Amino acid sequence: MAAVKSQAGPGAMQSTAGRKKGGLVRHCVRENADVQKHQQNSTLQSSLGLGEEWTANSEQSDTLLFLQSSNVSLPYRSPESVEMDEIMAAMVLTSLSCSPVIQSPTQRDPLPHGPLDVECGGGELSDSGSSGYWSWEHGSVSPAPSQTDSSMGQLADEGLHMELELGARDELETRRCKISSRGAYRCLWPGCGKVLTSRVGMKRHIRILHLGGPEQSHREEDFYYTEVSSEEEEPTPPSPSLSFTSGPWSSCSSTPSQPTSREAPPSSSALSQSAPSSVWQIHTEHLYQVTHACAPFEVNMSPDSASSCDWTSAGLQLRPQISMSRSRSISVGEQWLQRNSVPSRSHAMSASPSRGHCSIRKGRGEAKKCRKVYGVERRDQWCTACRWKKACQRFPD
DNA sequence: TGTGCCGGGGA
DNA sequence: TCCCCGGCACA
Repeated sequence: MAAVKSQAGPGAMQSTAGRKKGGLVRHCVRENADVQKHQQNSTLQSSLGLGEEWTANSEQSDTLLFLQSSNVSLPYRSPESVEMDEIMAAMVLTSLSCSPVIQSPTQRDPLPHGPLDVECGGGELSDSGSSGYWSWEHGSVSPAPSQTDSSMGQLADEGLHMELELGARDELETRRCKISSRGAYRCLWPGCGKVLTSRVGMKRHIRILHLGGPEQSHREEDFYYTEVSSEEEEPTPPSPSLSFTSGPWSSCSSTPSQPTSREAPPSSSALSQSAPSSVWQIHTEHLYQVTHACAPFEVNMSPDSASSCDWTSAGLQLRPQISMSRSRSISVGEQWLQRNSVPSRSHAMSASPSRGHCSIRKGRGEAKKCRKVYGVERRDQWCTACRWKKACQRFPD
């Protein structure tokens, strides 16, 4: 914590970058070494070692002193080689621009051997490995720039997450290192979108530019960047952070969408989207109302007609209306239809109540009756039934 | 509107 | 029971 503050001072940008770069390598290596140590020895000792290192780092403001102090914390490394490496790293990186983007592998090539047989876990710092620490491209960059990162990120990490399992963290860091070796990091800060090739650089960028300065590191920056790699979309350790980062932004971006569906249903689009169901509902309601309110429509209202929108009745015109007034309007319309289209029948029904209950008048046959055959003038020639206005017996159907 | 026919009513 | 007719349904 304190180390982060002291290192990230206003004038310590470049040196900090250098430290980070160099440190990232060593971080991974050392950390893996620590893992092995944990496996071999006790975890307690390792933790104590880290704590000592951080304490020392926190008290150092000079890069060299920092590196030296860092060396102290690496009992398993050859102090000379480590010192040389870090000094060189500090020099190279100090000479470089602040922007990690500029850091091209060619600049690290001068030290490119040791493709790191010393994988993150392999690690014990062989001499060749010391030069390999700076190999950025070589696959096992995992041991790469994390020395300082360890002193910074790890400081914060350990400071905040002492209780985290070391193994899990190692895995995460390893994956980060691997990713950082190939991909880029894009700042997710609203309106920024800056892309850096270094995770450390990105973190620093976020911390300084967005989080209000180095004082607010606390690994918050992890939440504000994401890897942009050509090959992977590997869910980085910050998968939670990614989800979190995507949260605010996605919430911002999705704000128009979700509310659109949630808050703006009355909009035309929402209405149109919901039109089918509404139409169906209207149909259903209309059918229900027709079924219950108007018998004449019931005959015509088949589901097919409803689905095909073959609405010829006044009810169709009432569809767009609101449901509350809809039923009422439909009933009114159908009442109107009843009044206008079925008056005679209703009148007939009411006029002859006695006949309605049992008489099923058969359809009029095609056969001519006495009336037609003989005509009204010759009524005397009709059959008795015809004369009596009964069913014709002479020309029955 | 014309026709067929049912049902009611009167003689 | 016969006859007549009002009235409705249907084309």
